[in-house]
Amino acid sequence: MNISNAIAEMIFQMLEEKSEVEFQRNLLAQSLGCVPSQINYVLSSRFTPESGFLVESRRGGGGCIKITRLSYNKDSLLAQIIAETGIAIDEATARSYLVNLIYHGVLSERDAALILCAVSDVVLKSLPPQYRDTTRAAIFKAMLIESSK
Amino acid sequence: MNISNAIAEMIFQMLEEKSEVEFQRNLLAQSLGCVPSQINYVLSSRFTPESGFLVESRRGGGGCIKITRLSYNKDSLLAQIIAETGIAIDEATARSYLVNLIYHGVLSERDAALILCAVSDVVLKSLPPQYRDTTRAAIFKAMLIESSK
DNA sequence: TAATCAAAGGTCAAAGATAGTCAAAGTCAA
DNA sequence: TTGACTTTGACTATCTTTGACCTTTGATTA
Repeated sequence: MNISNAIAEMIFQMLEEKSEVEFQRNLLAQSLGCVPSQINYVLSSRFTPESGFLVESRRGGGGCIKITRLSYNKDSLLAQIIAETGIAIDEATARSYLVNLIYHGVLSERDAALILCAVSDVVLKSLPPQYRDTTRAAIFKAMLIESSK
Repeated sequence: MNISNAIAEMIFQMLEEKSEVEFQRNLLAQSLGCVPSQINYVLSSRFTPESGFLVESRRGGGGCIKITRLSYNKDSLLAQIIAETGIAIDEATARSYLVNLIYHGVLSERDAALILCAVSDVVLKSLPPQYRDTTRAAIFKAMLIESSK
């Protein structure tokens, strides 16, 4: 396993207990044996708004990073995601939304897996690039609507 | 015996014990004395959806290839339909396959509804005609495989 | 108070680590 | 001889790791 996954794992674990955690970037980096900026890489690649996290920070003496697991109203979350998807979406973003929907109990893992499967790059790679993200968005939205019926 | 068969053999053996194996492409290639891309050749020629396997991968540091042996039987209805779908399928045909699968208890109505939604003309109509049926086939097969997991 | 300093965290681009693609060349059996 | 299958490697795509340099903040000092 790579270090980034380990970092993410550790943060997820901290978030299991409380929906809000705070830590110092340098200390966490040191305890995990990586450079501090790798923490930022992990945050920006895995703790995005799309997956339901809010990341805040303070610099300077006593600075820290605070991560909050956002809670949503089930009904509005779906509507919000459909609205935000717009006419195009990439796989990574769709995947983040799905994880978020599972976490909030809006989608079962099975439904999410089926949806992910239909919007995955692997499946859409035969399309010319200019059609991929728009087709993905169309499928994604249609399936989300269907799944909420 | 040629190298490709040896590679396939090795992977089959790993899959005897568990229905899911993960390995690094470069390491496997090295241990078998072939170039890495030959692993891809073997995967695409022998571990296809039609023969009941699902292949996933991650690039970058800590990257790997994961192969899942699917639980459906080689001469099951699902396998037949996946094989018959080929590289293109129209909506009407996909729909009738789905009805058939529901009838035989292979798919739940819900799964079928989700699949139909992803392969419907309404969703794919924004694509130039020449891409519709091929994209539909790719999505259709992938979702059928996923639904049988 | 204003200037300075140290202690955080942030940004970004280069290098590293994997895997994927594709086309050319090789092999072999019908 | 031809066509299907195999082997190879150059090039590409994606994700991760690292480090140099930048910005912000609070405390201290002139």
